Amino acid sequence: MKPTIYDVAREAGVSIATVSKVLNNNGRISDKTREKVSRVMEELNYQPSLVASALTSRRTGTIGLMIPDIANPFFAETARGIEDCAQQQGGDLIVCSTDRDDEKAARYTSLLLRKRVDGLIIASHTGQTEMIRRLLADRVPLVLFSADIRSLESSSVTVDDYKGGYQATEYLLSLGHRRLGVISDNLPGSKLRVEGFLDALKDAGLPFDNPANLTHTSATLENGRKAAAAMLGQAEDLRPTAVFACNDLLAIGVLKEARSAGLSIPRDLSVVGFDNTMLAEICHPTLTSIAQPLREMTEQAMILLNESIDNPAAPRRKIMLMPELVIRHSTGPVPG
Amino acid sequence: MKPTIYDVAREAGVSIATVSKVLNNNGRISDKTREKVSRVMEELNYQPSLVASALTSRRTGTIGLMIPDIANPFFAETARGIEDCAQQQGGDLIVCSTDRDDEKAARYTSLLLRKRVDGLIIASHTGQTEMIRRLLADRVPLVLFSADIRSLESSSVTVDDYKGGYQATEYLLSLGHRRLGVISDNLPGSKLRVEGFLDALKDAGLPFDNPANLTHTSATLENGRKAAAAMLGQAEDLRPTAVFACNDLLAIGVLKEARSAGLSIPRDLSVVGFDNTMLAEICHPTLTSIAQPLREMTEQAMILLNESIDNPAAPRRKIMLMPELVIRHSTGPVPG
DNA sequence: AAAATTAGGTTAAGCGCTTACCCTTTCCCT
DNA sequence: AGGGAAAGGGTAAGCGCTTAACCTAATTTT
Repeated sequence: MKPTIYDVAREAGVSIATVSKVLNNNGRISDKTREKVSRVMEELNYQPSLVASALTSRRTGTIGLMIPDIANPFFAETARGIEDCAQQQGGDLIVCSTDRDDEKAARYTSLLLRKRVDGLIIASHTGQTEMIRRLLADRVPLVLFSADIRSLESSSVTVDDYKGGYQATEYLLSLGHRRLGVISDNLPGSKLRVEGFLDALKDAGLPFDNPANLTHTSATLENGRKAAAAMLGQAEDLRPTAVFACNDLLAIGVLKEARSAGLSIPRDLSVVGFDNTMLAEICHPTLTSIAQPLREMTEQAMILLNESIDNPAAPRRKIMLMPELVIRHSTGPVPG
Repeated sequence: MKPTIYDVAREAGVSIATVSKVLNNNGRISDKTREKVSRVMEELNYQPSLVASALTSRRTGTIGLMIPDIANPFFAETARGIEDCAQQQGGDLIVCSTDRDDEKAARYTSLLLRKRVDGLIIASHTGQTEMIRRLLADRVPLVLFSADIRSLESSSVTVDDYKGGYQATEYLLSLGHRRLGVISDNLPGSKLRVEGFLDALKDAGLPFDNPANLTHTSATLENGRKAAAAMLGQAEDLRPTAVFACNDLLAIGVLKEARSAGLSIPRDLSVVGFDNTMLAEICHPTLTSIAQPLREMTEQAMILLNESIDNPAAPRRKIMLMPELVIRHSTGPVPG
């Protein structure tokens, strides 16, 4: 059997309280005793049970991360950021891929609560508003990530999606484009991104009068292709010369479709993505994209989460960071 | 406070043992009592503490996954596979990105052991042979994933790396290529992949006489570019017409470098990757790659791990699955 | 030199479950 | 009708820690 605190205590000739104190480095212990106990711990290769300690201290040191899919690079990068923060404070991370399935999300949430995780980070929640409301009512430490729910008094860390959409569009307009297309996915932030897109056009005095140039779909390469195929299949004077996609995967789908339609990028078509995942560097041409300051976001999320953990009754805060346009090779001046 | 099993018992007018029994659906309980208790649990919104239950039952229901980096698509996809298996059996997953840093790996391992995870899956360990040996000696349930340590009697699930390298090379030879390059990364399996590469050449009666065409580096896009730059910078009659890279990221680096050197792919240069991650579909041209049957591998890993968890003294098993060549658009007949 | 601190521990009561074992009833057989 | 088995549930002892409260001896204070 694994040695327990009792074994250490007996071997060192002290009480378990003393052992506990050297373990947690609190209480008053003489150097002599401390060393003695430490030595015994070494000798026995003692690994204190964090589950026992969690039972008494009410801290598990693990946090739960709910995301749509860890295999999606944006969320993988998010997870990495959170993991690093957690690790820095001696904790760890349980990853839960919900596939944007409410039932699965509910099952995972329940599991995490029963495991008594210290807190939850919920990235790109989708339709679990009611569940999240209940969690908040129960004072569960939690922060929404990358997508807020305005109606809820929840902590959250987001990028200014509206601004991102606006920025992307402004940039395309500055390149001379006048007929723009936009492809939205069904993640919460995208609605705002599209609003930013539309407002940028409006502010430039341009009408958005071709509904075929606005597509709503879910974030896969294939859907990006399909959406692009539909837009690019229009008559020459209708089809967009630039497309803003609400995430990189969709944008890359557009790249692919455009190429197989014989278009050259960025000569014939400009494309802007969103998220600035590693994929933007992988594809060809490399993708101009709106970056979320992911590292900063995960750090802030962890800070907010810690606040709630330390004081579940503390007021929740919302943090919104600025997106940044990263220009690569998928955008250029309007043709002709 | 959260309700405990005592609250439920009191409210239902039974003993905590009875509550525990309906919770775990064992023991003999009349339908009437069971329903009564269940109703009370509902009313109180009772969430049984898995940490308390873990303390007595010695099962946490969580497993630890050690990988170099969750932000790397191959490992993200691996994690997703394992997560699904865990979830299916009602458990979950703690993800640990080690950055291939031995000390970090050691810290994480210790943390996982103290958290009393049920078992470990170690993907692409790097240089922690001694640590793993100790874990095995301690009967820690564990399976090595994607890279085995032959000298250790450990369970493992791998792809036949040698075969994969051989297959990739055979294919390139069949396209008429005679001057081949190979770029290896420093993950454990790659050594075997290179061996397969060299043996395929040997078996075809071709010498591998230009050491400049074998590069050893770590797996990043940039390193792929650099390696390619060096190889392609050679005199026309020396430089390879086809390159086998030991992972997709390196391969894509080659693609990029070749393009900026003015080469057209696959007309002037063929490239084969390894792992068949989603990146192979993202890049352009799409990448021919050796696929690891990831889904099957994660399932097998979970089966082996469960075996060890159920019986830590059970003999460990090694499973090796076959890789598969997935042909896309980065490979073609030898030029000229 | 007596009183008050302080240093260095110990005691013991939980934390919220599981489970072996025991105790009543009730049922069934012969 | 009497005895054994089965059904239904309770008792209590842990699991391996943390921590408030307490105790004793040594040190300081005045």
